[in-house]
Amino acid sequence: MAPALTRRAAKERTRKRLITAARDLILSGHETRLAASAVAKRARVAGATFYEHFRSRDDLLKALADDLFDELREKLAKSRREALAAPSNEEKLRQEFQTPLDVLAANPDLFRLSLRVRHYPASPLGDSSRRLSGNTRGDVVEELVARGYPHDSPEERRRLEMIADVHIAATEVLALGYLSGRYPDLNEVADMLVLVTHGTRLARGWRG
Amino acid sequence: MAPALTRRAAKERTRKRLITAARDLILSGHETRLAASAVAKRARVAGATFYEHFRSRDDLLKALADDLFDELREKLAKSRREALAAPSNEEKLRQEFQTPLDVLAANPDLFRLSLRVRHYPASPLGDSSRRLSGNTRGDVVEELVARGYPHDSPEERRRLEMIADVHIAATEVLALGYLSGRYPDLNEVADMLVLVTHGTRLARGWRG
DNA sequence: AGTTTCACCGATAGTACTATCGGCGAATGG
DNA sequence: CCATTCGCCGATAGTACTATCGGTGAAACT
Repeated sequence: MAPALTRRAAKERTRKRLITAARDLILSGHETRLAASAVAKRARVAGATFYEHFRSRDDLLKALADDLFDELREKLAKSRREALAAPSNEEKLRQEFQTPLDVLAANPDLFRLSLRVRHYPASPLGDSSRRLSGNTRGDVVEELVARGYPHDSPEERRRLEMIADVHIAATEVLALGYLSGRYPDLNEVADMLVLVTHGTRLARGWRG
Repeated sequence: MAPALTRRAAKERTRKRLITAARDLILSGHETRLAASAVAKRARVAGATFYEHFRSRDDLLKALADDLFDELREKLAKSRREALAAPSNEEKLRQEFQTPLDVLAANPDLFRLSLRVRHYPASPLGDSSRRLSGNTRGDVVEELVARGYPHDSPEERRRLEMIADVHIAATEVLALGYLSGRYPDLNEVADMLVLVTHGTRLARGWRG
């Protein structure tokens, strides 16, 4: 008789169960350490089974971190592509803030996790979150270049990074304020972010 | 014969040794958990002695967190008072960014710690760091009010908080970029932050 | 059918840490 | 000078977790 599940499929299924369990635990925000035993328990497998799928706790964390932050980066990138579809330039600028804001607001657990682990030293989660930050900065710099900001000299490129950092930090802090209930209106938040660009774009005139 | 050290003084000295040891460990950035046993070891006292001075690990963390972040807040507040001494209004604005930047740059370990623990859930360090953030926001809002920003309606006060959040987040992210070597010139950073205010101050004209 | 493979499991050795207990000896106080 | 207090300590019970080992039964292979 044919088996209900091939070994390969069953193992894949268990692995997914473990990753999903880990994901749920870490996104809940209560777990700081994410113990292998807790993951196994939640996935309803024995502790030893965990080590059939991952060499160590850190091995799972690495897989999980890539999983989570690649997902967030993909969502943010998609939202930016959508923003480019806006008709006018002014509207495009606004959408370039509005759509990432929507993504962060729609994924509060993931967003909060990325903030929480960003400064973890020597942790797969920290590494992955910092990689996401670096990538995002690069993406925003590209937007600035597309909007006509000068990027020929190293000084100019450094300034673009500064501007991108400011825009991202402002977006994140206001998104967090929205999630915590302090700023109830995302449109107002987007308006504020557009104003920030009215300041930072004055740096286009700098010499040096 | 008179003792070399009274009991009271000796105990106080041991307590300070423990706090200093904890401080060194947590500021080094390598310790995530700050084990009571590690603190005792570094202070060169027995593990049991730790509990003569603190009821639990969290009790020490609480004392330590207040200690550390009160210190940082005091330094930031002092720097802002100095900034107010600048002659012209334009210079004053710049100094209100320059002096906090100097403080963060001069205390990289403390600054990095405050970022690292800011989003820790249910931890004395996290609580204290968030309290520092809230206080700083309030301080910056006061500066904005002093600079003539409207603050009569709840909407206006909410906008002041948004602006303060943006200014603080921008300051922090660029200070971090300075510390990581990405932005080598603190003056350039301060110039960028002044530009940010040229954007955010446009919100003074908002109605609602 | 008989043999091999392997996904899973229970049990457990090993590690790290928290917090407590009983006792020692020096400071304290009559 | 004697009794008491208390700051410190070594030892250790208790807890939580990591990772491994040998065994079991069903799938895979021949």
